[in-house]
Amino acid sequence: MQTLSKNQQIIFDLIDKSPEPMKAYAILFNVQKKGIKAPLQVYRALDKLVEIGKIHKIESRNAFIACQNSSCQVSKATAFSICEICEKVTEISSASLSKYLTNFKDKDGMKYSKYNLEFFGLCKKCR
Amino acid sequence: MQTLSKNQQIIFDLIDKSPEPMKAYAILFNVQKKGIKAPLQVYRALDKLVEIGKIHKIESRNAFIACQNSSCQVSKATAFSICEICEKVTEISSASLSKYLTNFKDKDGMKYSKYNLEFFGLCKKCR
DNA sequence: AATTTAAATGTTATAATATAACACTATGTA
DNA sequence: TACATAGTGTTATATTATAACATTTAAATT
Ligand SMILES: [Zn+2]
Ligand SMILES: [Zn+2]
Ligand SMILES: [Zn+2]
Ligand SMILES: [Zn+2]
Repeated sequence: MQTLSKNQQIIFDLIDKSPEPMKAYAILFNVQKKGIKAPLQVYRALDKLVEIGKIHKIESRNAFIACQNSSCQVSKATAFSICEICEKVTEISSASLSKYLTNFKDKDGMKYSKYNLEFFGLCKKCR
Repeated sequence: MQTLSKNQQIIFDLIDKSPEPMKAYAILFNVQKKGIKAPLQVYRALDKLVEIGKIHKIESRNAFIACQNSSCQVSKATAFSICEICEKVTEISSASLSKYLTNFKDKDGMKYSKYNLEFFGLCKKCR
């Protein structure tokens, strides 16, 4: 449990209470009243928060979401479900999935140190 | 087997013969001598090529790679290995992996219509 | 406590990635 | 031919992300 710096805490709190993934410039807009004025201040905090696993980047959306999986200390194995209509994103926490992927070896016997998986479909509400 | 338009064919050929994923503006630079002058011309061709599964986007790299998997007509189930040192990208073609992921259901019983998986590690050469 | 080191901050400028809007052209099909 | 659909060309602009540099804060080491 790492203690966050001022900017990191402000930005984490915002993302954490957002019901949906947030984009960097939406974050910037929201924290300007707290004195964070420049994109770089946002991106630096985001980089650190991703590094320590407090948030994850949804690559297909260029957006950031708080880790919903308390056991996910380091972001080396991430999986998300994304609704293609309402854009709701949920972090998937499935022991069997993570076991399967963590142990996955390709034809060369290459073992990977990290993965990111994004599933797309329609959420309950949108079906 | 869809026939490609002029711009689509030019851009596909370039990506297909590239040993590594290509970024949109690198593509633009390379096809300017063939009369494709604007980013939008590139992005439109890329969109179509992705849609029909001739190429895939490597989301974590904002780069495009030709489909290396002849059976992958429609890009609904993609998996890649990415070397974090040399940035070599390989499309993974594993029947068991695709079976596992295609049948994966989350806790809500939600079934997905599409997924993208990116593995990170070190390739043979870089270890 | 003083020194040193690493991490974080503030700021300006700019690079890289991607789309909007509109006019026009080619192609297929009824 | 008339109509619909897909593709093109062009200019402008939006969005996402990093470079470079000066300064400050926090943490570790002596
Ligand atoms: Zn997580
Ligand atoms: Zn939905
Ligand atoms: Zn493929
Ligand atoms: Zn490598």
